[in-house]
Amino acid sequence: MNIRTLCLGILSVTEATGYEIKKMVEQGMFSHFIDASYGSIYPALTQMLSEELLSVRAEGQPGKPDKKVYAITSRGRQALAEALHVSPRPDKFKSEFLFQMLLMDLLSGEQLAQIYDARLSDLTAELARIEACGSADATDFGHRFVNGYGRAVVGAAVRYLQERRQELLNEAAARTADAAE
Amino acid sequence: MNIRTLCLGILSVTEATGYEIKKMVEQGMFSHFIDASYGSIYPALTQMLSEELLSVRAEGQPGKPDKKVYAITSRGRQALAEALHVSPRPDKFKSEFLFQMLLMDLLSGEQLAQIYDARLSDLTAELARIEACGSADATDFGHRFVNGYGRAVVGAAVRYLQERRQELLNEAAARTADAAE
DNA sequence: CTGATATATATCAAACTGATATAAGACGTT
DNA sequence: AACGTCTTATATCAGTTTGATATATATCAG
Repeated sequence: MNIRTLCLGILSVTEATGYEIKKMVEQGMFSHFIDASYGSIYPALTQMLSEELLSVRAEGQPGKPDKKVYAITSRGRQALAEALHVSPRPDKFKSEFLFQMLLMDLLSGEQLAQIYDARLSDLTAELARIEACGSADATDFGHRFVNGYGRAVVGAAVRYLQERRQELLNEAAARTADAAE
Repeated sequence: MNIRTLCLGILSVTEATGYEIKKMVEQGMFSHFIDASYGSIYPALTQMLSEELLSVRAEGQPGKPDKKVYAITSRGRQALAEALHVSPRPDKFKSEFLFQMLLMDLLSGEQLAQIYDARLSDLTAELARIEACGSADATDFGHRFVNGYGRAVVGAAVRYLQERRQELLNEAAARTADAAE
């Protein structure tokens, strides 16, 4: 699945500008499992417009430059359906945090604690965001399902980090003491 | 964190060829939270060799082409320590599966079931691999920590998918029935 | 003895990121 | 009222990374 399909998918739910799509994938609903930059969104929209998978409505705002609101066309819906036929690629999880944890021997105790707590606070914030956007509108089944998945997985990560915090910091302290001997 | 740091980190644990590094990030220990392709690994190794962060030992195998076994140098260890000073970037999770679940209205019941079960079986297999590699050597604390994280998170995902399977397929069937009316 | 799979290095077009440029309104603050 | 910063909005681009492919040898199953 590429950025094109991603944009089609979002625009199948609601019309939006490139800027709004970017906001959705970095703050909204989609932010927890989708990524896309301006550098990929804008070219994709322009391209799909020329292929008539999308239409634009230039919303003129006095003084400001025009806002280009994109909407999916029937040909776009067809293309989306086709793209959704193919099996999704396996999920991808990238964690520099876990990599550093694996190499924790190379970190000082303070560094370790700082990194750990930063990650824990990030995850807690993410869980809160997921829970907030879940209670807001629980109408759509797909929405509820994805929201529940997020709660389950991120919740498990938060709990794990909370439970292990003391043990980890003790271990790091013990290691420092060993090194001092 | 870039591919260079990743290679340094792996080589700080054990010397390896580019091919072996690739295997580790796609099958071994690191596979669950790291990604790297040949197209990034080989150039990184060559580059770091020229900067003397690494050394090579050409292991001549009669008949076969030489095997280039890379090892980290003391300058490499320094560079790694510096790279590990900076805070890790936030974890990234990409899921085409969840995206499709969000748009499940556009999928047929069979497609949905097929995608769902494929994902569930992938996740189950991943959990099994994590559990297998955890019991093997539980010496290093960092290793145990990361392994436990994997169990917690992937385990939560597997349980969620298993619990919701029937409900989801019922919902899809109900939706199809509605459409038929 | 044929096809599939594994070891091993390498390259490259295409895709994508992350940063930056541009421009205008809003909003706070000193 | 001037200043900085933030938000909205579009756009570009160097640099990184992916995913696929080429090359060559060895091994193993049927």
